[in-house]
Amino acid sequence: MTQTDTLLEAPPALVDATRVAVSTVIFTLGRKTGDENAAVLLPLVLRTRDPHEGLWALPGGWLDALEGLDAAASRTLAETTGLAPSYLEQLYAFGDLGRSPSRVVSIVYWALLPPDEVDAQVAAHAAAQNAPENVTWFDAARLPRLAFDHNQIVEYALWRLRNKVGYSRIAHGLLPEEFTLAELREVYESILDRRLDPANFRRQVDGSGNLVPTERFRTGSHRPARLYRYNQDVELADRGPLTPRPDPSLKRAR
Amino acid sequence: MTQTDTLLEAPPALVDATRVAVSTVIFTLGRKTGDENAAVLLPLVLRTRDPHEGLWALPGGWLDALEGLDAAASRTLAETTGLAPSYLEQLYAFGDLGRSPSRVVSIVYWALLPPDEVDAQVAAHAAAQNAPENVTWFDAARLPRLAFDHNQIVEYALWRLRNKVGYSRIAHGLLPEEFTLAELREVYESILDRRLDPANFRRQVDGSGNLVPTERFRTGSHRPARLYRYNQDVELADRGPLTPRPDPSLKRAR
DNA sequence: ACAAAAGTGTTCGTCCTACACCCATGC
DNA sequence: GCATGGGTGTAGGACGAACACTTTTGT
Repeated sequence: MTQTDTLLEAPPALVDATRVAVSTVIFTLGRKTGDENAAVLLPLVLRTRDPHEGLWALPGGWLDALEGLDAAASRTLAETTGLAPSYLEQLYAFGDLGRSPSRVVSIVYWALLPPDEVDAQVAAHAAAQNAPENVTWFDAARLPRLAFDHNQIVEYALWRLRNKVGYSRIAHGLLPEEFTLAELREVYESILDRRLDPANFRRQVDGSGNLVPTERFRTGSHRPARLYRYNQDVELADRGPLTPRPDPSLKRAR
Repeated sequence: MTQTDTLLEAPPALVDATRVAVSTVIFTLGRKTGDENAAVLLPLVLRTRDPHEGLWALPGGWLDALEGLDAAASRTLAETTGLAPSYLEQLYAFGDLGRSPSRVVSIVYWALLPPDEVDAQVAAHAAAQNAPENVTWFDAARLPRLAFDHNQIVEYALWRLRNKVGYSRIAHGLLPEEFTLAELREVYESILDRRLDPANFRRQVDGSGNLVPTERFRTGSHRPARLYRYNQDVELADRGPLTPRPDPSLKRAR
């Protein structure tokens, strides 16, 4: 308790200077250079202030006194990147002492957004002349050194994403309303970073009752592929007793 | 934003009065009345102050400015209950607006402690005349109305426990160093609340290479059962990139 | 001897995997 | 026609569920 005694002489504002921040790791899928395989991408914000100025950091901000944690994640994500995710879930609370010059507890969320929604939202902001500044998309597997402990945070978010894709339906959070099985499979392959047998993949996903076949087909260079849509009755992920109350800021209520 | 306007007239200290608390749901196994089946138990602390005075609440306290979150969980758990868990993991950060009269963000942990350690630690405090006050053990399935949103928190912790017991080895966090397969099975049966086939259970657990058979046997009313110990090489649970650095306050480093 | 728990063996169905094969389209 | 991805069929292995059966102790 000696450390506490020392600090008790400081003004109360300093003793209580533990601030709460909210950040979000938001993933999408895309192709960086050329037509190779799709990769997991995430947006980062260039820091323009003192702690770690010039480094890239996760989008986020301070928790407002009058908003819940989920709302704070949505708000700060929108303010810094202009994005509204299709799926949002709390990841972890980081509060080690050395992670920031001042004492900051960060409630970190992770989120998903399908590539077509990314394009649409970015285009909307560009048209409205309020495009966010200093935001760049990075390949999640090839990140530079980030501010604070954000490298570790992204690693953990990727681990959760890879785990959760195996036992839930969150892959649909990275797809548009209608999609082919090949597109769905590509989501899995990008996240898990390995090839999947198309035949077995087909049986697995449409045998589990989450997919509703449509009568429309995606025509392309070869035999047209049937378009599927997501069964709205089932949740993207089972969160147990933590049933997320519907958040109007989420773009698509599936 | 009318609420904001009202509050903006208050002194800044009140606006910024978001405090960070740490609480822990710590489970053990035991028999409440008679020799029925073992049940999941957890200790609660009787509130003696204004918010929800007279109700039972999770052990916890305020985050100190000079400690990490894990350390705060260990400290507040020890201060309120005198317990040092065998397994400790962050559960979730709760920060809704209505959950407390003042604005509180609670970082909640969940923990395990084997019954023999509970007895030993309680006995040690009784002998040292520093037994914690107002602590009572409850059957997790039959809780009264708790303070704040702690009922929901316990439900979520139980859900995590039940999930995690299926794909990790955390059941060992509720067992002493050496145990029989029947005792291990009882842990699973208590948590999952259903009977398991002894024959199949045996094959599953000792086929997975986590158990080391000893040459000692537990003698009892019938044929002696071989004692096993836990293979120290494998972690209790895979936490991915969040490898918990060894916490000296954890009682047993397995 | 008998009851009861410890421990083994066997069968059956389900699911995953690998891979052969047919189908439909653009060129 | 032929290349290519869409889509179906099928055999083999792994694994869990169910349950009969043997072993070993206390009473």
